[in-house]
Amino acid sequence: MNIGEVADRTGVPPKTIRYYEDIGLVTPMRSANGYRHFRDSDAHKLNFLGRARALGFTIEDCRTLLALYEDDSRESAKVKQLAQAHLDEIDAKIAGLQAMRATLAHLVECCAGDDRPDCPILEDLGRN
Amino acid sequence: MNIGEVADRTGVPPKTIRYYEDIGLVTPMRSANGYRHFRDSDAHKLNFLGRARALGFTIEDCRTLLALYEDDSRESAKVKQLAQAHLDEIDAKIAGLQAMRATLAHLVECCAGDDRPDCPILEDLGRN
DNA sequence: CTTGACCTTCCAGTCACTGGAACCCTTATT
DNA sequence: AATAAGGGTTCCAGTGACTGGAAGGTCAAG
Repeated sequence: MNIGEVADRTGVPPKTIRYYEDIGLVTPMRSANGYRHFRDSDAHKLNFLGRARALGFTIEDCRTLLALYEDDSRESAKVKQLAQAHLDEIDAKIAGLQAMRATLAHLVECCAGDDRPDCPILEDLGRN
Repeated sequence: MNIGEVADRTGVPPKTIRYYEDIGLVTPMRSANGYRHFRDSDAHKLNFLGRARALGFTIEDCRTLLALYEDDSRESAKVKQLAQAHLDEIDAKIAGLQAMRATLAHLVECCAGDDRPDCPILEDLGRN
């Protein structure tokens, strides 16, 4: 199939697919007219990549995961380790955002939000 | 004061301060030797910027906030609106990360993580 | 007079795409 | 046969907010 169809099937946009080819994540064949020709296995890979990216894995993680996926003699421990590390990162990110959220939510609550200039948000930001 | 001292005082790294000058967020004076010379008001601005960035505001938001901060006749409603919009974005980001986290945590739990190749994580990613 | 700690500018790289220009291929319709 | 629409191709540039590094100028201390 052509790039448009595989994009529709996998949900990965054509631009992104071309980019993935550039960086060696997929290597579709070429038709006589120069169009990329995707086999089912390519579409499957792209689907895998789309899902891994949706879980927030970096491209390099995806590369590793894909290699493990295609390695029949892999140890699941390696996959788990990668996923656990990523999970820890997500947790750290969530914690950071929740701290931000708490501070900001408090400030927003304190601000009258009317036509007067007094504003605890700006006061806090300007505090030394 | 010089860039190093203001960096120490505000916690904003020298590189970042130069970048902020590039994009017009601060405009320090120059000493005879070409060194940037920061007044207290510059340090105060950088402090403000550092705090706003730490709350996750974009640079453009920071520009707006700084303008409001220095406008004595501002309406606090504008500040509150900006902050509320940002808060909503943070909430959306947290929700997205928590969804990721839930899926990933489940997969990690299901994976034995031993020397065998069977791996529910990869199975899920490879699922159509 | 030299060492080391500052400071300067400028260029390139990060991450994972995304937009756009300029052009080619295929199919259907006039 | 010409044309228009809707694919596809390549290549270049831009995103956000820095960050690293090279090559070089300045200053105070020993």
